[in-house]
Amino acid sequence: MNFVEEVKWRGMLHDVMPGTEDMLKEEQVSAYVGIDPTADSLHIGHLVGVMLLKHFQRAGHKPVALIGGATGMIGDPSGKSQERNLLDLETLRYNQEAIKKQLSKFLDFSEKSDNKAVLVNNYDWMSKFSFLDFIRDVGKHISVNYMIAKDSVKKRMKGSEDKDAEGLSFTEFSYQLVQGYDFLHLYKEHNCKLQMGGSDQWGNITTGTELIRRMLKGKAYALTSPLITKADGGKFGKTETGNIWLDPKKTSPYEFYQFWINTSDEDAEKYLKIFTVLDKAEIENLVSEHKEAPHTRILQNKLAEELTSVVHSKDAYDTSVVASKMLFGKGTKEQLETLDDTTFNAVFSGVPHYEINANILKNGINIFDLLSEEAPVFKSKGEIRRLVKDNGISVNMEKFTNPDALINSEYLINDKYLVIRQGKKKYSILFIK
RNA sequence: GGGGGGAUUCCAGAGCGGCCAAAUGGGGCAGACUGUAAAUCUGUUGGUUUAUACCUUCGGAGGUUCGAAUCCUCCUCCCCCCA
Repeated sequence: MNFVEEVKWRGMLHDVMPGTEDMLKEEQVSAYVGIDPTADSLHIGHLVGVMLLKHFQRAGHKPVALIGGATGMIGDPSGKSQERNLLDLETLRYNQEAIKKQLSKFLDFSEKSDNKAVLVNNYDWMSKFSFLDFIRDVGKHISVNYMIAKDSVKKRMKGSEDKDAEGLSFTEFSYQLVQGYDFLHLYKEHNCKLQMGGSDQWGNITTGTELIRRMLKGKAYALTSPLITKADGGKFGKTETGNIWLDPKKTSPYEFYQFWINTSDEDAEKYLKIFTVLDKAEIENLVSEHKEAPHTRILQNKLAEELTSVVHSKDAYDTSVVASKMLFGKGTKEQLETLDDTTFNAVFSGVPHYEINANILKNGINIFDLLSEEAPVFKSKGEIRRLVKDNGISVNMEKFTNPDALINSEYLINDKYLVIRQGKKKYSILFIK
């Protein structure tokens, strides 16, 4: 498999240094992608880089995932990073392990593979480097003129066309040099000749190739991916509730599945190419099938299936499908009553829970008091009134249309809870205590 | 240093003594149509046990008035022009 070709047709190629393709044909090398260990989980924004490594490994080369323990402390001036917090070592190691576990779902780290994936942390070599040694051995080789010519730096300089530019600290300025040194280190230690990343990383990567050329007379390469966009201009990977994480504790498999199911038609094909390993013919097939019968949403279903299965499990995927059918098909009260615990949790884990006193249901309670005072699902009674009038509230999957009706114990599902739905997608659960 | 303009509900932006909880647009929410999409259309968008009612809101503090987002005084912040 030709790695560059592969990445190109998948729409994951923004820029590549001339000669990269030929170099990869000649020998088995390593390539790396940097990941900030700011949390103990990856989110789907990291997935492009991970998939680059995945295809790299599929092409017979060795992928290296670099945890930016050191660089993460400095803060990349590309984009509008703010001041970073220094991670303590314990957290850093913890995050590193958690991230490795997630990466292993995509990459093969097993010893027996002759191109096994490797995880490294630049903290391990940078922390021992003294300032004096660094500026003497590394800084000497790169001129300030070269460094300030980078877009990421130029944009931050006072007097640039960007009037909000606030200048940048020496710390941030030196970021590219530290990242450049990472590349040099991996070049020496792991025969790493290629660094990959988002298109905003181009400047930082080329500082690395430059450093390698000057210090080692070596030749190293760069390859970047376009930043993922959505057809409607929104930011990819974010929902109202925040990031979509790979960690099931942060984003439930059900929510994860739902995220992909909700992809728009315009984006689905693009995402299928980027985030799955399906080959070209297979994807083209799906696209034409989808065009035949758009309402079946083959692309979205496939996307959700592939991603949920890889990141979570086949079981988690199956459960999510059942849960979705239940919530978005014509779910009924009877179906709710027959939900088993696993499915129940899958469906409602990401949903707000409220506790209410069992007594208040004994004599029945009107919906306004119940949903604003007993369980603050809504912020005012007026809002509830409006929604009821507009047919916007369902109790236990049944439209609640009569504002005078009282809710009593008979409404409880399995004597334990009530399911409140606002509109089509927003659920709340009221448990009795 | 001198002169001028402005601060309005989530945002933009009307209103310039009572008919203002405040036009209009955007956004949000809901409904219809659908494919848990897009587009479109409709309703709704401060609070209060259902309201031709009351309460809280128009940068802050006072004042004038039967009555102020609207007039006056002081303060705070923003913008523009001249030096």
